[in-house]
Amino acid sequence: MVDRESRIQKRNKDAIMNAALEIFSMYGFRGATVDLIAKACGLSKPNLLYYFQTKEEIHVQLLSRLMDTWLDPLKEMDENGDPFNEIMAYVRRKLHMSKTLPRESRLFANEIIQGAPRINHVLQNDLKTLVDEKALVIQKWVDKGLIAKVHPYHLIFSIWSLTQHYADFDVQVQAVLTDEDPFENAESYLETLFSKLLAI
Amino acid sequence: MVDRESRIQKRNKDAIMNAALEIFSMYGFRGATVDLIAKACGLSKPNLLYYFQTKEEIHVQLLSRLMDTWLDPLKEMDENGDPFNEIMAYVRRKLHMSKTLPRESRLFANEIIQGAPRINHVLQNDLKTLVDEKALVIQKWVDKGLIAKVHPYHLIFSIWSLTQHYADFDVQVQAVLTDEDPFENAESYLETLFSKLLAI
DNA sequence: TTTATATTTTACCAACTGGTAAAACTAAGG
DNA sequence: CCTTAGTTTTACCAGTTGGTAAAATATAAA
Repeated sequence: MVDRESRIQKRNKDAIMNAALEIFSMYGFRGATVDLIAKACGLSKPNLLYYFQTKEEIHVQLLSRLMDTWLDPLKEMDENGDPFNEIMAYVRRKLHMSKTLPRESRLFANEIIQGAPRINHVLQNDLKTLVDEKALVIQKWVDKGLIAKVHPYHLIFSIWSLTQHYADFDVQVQAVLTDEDPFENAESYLETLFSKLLAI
Repeated sequence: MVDRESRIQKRNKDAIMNAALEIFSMYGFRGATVDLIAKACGLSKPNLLYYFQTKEEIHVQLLSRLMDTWLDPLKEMDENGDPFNEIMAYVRRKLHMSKTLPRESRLFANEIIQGAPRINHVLQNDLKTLVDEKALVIQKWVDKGLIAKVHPYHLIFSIWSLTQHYADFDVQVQAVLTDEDPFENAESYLETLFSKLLAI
């Protein structure tokens, strides 16, 4: 055996990460307890702490894994593609993430709302760098007259808020839309919205 | 003295509510502690519990006071006004609330993200009733051809998400927009967005 | 099978949690 | 000034918290 982790280690670490995602996304860092996470994955608390030495270590690992997933959709936006298609494809990717990864969305939202004490540096470095870069791309598109004049940063904010809302505020959306599936109409609503916003 | 509360009671209850808003909006219900709230308003824990008997009672009072403030801007939307002006005025009121009451916005967001365990009934009754009513108004405007065809519920969701984002995700917005004031450009961005979306 | 290593359990701890009892203090009216 | 009601402090409690030590058990290589 090389220095890779064993089957047991992999199984348990995965189970812990999954349970931690469940609990942290539901209660936030301070509201989550190691015991709750342990119970959610069927381990005893000391057994869990054999794999991760502190509660904070679990949270940090979860968030740092998430950040890649979180930034990827924007990274894919291609300067050389068709501007409207690129932006709309980004919107769809983000909306799809809200639908398929709502816990991840809420984990992130919890962290940000509570002041991002554990990922502020990621926001100020990785995130800001990426957003600056893509805002520049959007600005170029605007300057070339390929899309309507919009504030690139606020365009990005609006994509984040409009898509993540369906995951983060799901309870509220469900309370209002008692029968219909939110995501189906959300997609066509957002398509209309961004078409009109970006049309020349 | 009648059965009204004394000066001391008023002063302390106000201070507690204010501190509780600060702490609950930062950490969520489970993450907040009575001791933190007590310290934030300069009282001892037992002294605080002389005014509010439980932690939950403070939270419930905070939220129930907030719900009125929260639903008011939508209530004001007038069926007989000019459709675009009415909607845009609602957007501005919501954006103004994000600017002036960010802690309230985050308190609400925390509660919703964590599954709204303490205000689910408000969402399903008061909120749903109000939204249904206003969605009908919007639908009438659409039917009369006064604004473009839009899904009334998703229009309302988009107003919520676009405006509350600036309060709830403030840390992220600030990390990206290091110098400019978010709210100034947000207002004109949202004005453009909704003008184009609703134009016939 | 033996042995070393990895994993799990048991028993525990100090700090913190929400909350209480009762004593001590303060303010205001008569 | 005295009384009474309102307010604050002190001392406390049982349950929970994150985390540890060490014994017990399972696994796998030799």
